[in-house]
Amino acid sequence: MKIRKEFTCPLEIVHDILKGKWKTVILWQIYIYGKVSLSQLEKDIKGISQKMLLEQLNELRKFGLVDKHTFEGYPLRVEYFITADKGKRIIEALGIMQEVGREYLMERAACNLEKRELSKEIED
Amino acid sequence: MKIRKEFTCPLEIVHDILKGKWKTVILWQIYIYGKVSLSQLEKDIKGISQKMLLEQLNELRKFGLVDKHTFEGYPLRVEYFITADKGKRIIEALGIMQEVGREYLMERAACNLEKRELSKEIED
DNA sequence: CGGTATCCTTCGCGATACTG
DNA sequence: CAGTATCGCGAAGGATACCG
Repeated sequence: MKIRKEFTCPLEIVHDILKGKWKTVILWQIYIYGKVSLSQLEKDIKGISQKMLLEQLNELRKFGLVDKHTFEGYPLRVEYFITADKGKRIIEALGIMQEVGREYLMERAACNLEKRELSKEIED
Repeated sequence: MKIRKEFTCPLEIVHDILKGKWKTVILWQIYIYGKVSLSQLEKDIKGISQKMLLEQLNELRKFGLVDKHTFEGYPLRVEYFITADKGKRIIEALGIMQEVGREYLMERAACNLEKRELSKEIED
């Protein structure tokens, strides 16, 4: 994961942390559950591999956006959760993105022309 | 620019649009100015090339987050601006990221230990 | 000043196999 | 169930040159 060393505004630090393909979805799914196991996240997040999931979770923990509880004994059990301070703030931003994303989908559903255009954009 | 076709939640659409290295900074800088020329953005955004700037601006326009006015005659002049609908919504989310980024920097400044740790993270 | 085209490198991430 | 290691490809993005 690469974070630029020279930046124009502080938001770039946060963006460099979140810019990968999976971190935002992972954060959002953990937020929805409150507390959630690794295997549950793997089931819910379409297309993710266990390796990517774990890798991204560790980076999110490193930056203090996510933490986990590990329970002793077998079967093994962990619970991932959003941190109260940094994590929750980011969730606010993701909430807005979620809403804007919803609107995109509504427009696609409402208008086939736009749907075709978005498809074209996705192809590009 | 690749946008995944299967997604878990709508926020992923927005994230796939913004995930590149430059779009969030570009949006924020345009927002700060209100209206701004290409050359001004190129001056302000540290490390960006004209090619990348233009490429990203065009994608942002395609998705309706940014638009531009082109003025006739010489010298050539354009003004880029955030769209009133979709663009402004995204700016809200970026505003939160900007604040969280600020806090990161404050903590770094306040505590050398954390500063060293963030540097280590940046190296990774 | 604003914009396009080409070439080349790097690193994100997917596939796969293995461990406690 | 939870977690680690390796390897290869393709897309993102940097450098550079050129046009209206």
